[in-house]
Amino acid sequence: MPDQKLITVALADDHVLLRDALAYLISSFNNCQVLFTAANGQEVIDRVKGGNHPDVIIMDLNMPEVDGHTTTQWLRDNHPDIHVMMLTMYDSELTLIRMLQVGAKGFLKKDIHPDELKFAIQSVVESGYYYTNSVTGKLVNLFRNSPDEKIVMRNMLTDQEAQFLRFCCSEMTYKEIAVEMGLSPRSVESVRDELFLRMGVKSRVGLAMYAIRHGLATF
Amino acid sequence: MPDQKLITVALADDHVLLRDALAYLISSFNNCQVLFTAANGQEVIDRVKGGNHPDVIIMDLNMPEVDGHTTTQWLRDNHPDIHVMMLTMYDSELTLIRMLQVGAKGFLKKDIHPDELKFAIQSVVESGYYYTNSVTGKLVNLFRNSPDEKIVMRNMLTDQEAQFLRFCCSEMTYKEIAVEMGLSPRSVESVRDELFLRMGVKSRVGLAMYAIRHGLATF
DNA sequence: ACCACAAAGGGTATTATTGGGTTTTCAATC
DNA sequence: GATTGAAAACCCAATAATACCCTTTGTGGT
Repeated sequence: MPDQKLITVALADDHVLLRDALAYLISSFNNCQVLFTAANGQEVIDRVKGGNHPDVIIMDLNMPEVDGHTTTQWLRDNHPDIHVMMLTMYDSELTLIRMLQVGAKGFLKKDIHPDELKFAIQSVVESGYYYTNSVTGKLVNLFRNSPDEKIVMRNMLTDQEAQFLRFCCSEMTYKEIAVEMGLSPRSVESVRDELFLRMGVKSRVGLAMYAIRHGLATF
Repeated sequence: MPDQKLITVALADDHVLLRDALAYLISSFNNCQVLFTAANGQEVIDRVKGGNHPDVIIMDLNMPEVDGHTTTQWLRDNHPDIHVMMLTMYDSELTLIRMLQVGAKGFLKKDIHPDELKFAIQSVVESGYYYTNSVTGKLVNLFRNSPDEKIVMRNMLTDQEAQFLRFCCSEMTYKEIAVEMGLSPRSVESVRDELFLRMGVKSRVGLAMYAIRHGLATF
């Protein structure tokens, strides 16, 4: 089969070495071409605005300046025909749901085999999505284990909660966080208590670590 | 110049995709051959014990099970002829000094260009070390800025302090940490106060973030 | 033996964090 | 209009964490 349609791919990751190594790997796939690479979300947005229009963008979740979550949201709103695949270290339910909400079409854990990467790129172009059994399994479990839908909600974060978790990774006191969030100190503590319950932790350090582990805060 | 001596390289990183992409990249260098790859420090140690003896090991600092620091220490004590190059996200003075102490022969920030990787591998085999200007600059600055040697010490961690910083990333109280470390609660607070000063932070969350940022704790 | 110095431990006061029970507000729904 | 539920806010009490000043202990150097 000579000359199938060439798939154009863009890469976004803040580490040049890994980005270039990945680009080199992807270029070796016979049906893929790397259109551009970027160090953060802002660069992606600028490139796309400038007319570069890849079929697929493979994007790290943790990036400086503008992170993968925000960038994916922007792409969904402005260029929904570009397929975004998230590259993540951890594939927790929380990360999964947050990325699905902003329109990610696929997930790649950083510990997959290169062959799977090739298949994933093809799959997302042909069928519009790519979810591993592991991802599907997690989603299925979410619903299977919940007679009511509250268990599902347990794995979602409001924007407020996500913002609070980012503040938890700073040295601000809860009072200062309250000012920053426009809430009373006591309300902030309510948000905190709710998260203690849902995340199964009992201290602020626990919340901070949770945020780091799930890519909610840059560190 | 046909057929210079082939350099054997080993790779250790817990993310298969990045590890394999790097291996593929390194294999493309005409004078390098990838001997084996490993997902963590224990695998490296097992492989070397089993007779695999690469010229160079490129190793991530953050790995599960046995981390890059410990593995480098073991290699220095048991196979000092194997050159270890650390692959790090952050190149703080602290990380630098800790790795020098256990015998790392070179540092690679994850945002270097692939060409520099090739040069680094050759350099560490030929001259026994590879330090970028950035690394050398940091070390020079350490000494230049210090009339006495206390400023240098400020950038070093005792094993006790490193251990304490790891505990800071858990949900243990200081009392519990004290028991675990075999110190009185008050002594633990002294260790903490000392680190507050040196690291320029003022809360436990600040210490935890510091530990994460510098690869002292796995998360 | 003496000194210098750093680690370990101590006392006390203040602030931050955590836990539990309670109330208000407001929008959605019936 | 009444009811329900969730988010926001409040109070109080207890524990954990932070700040400051100080003493003991041990170690290495002279």
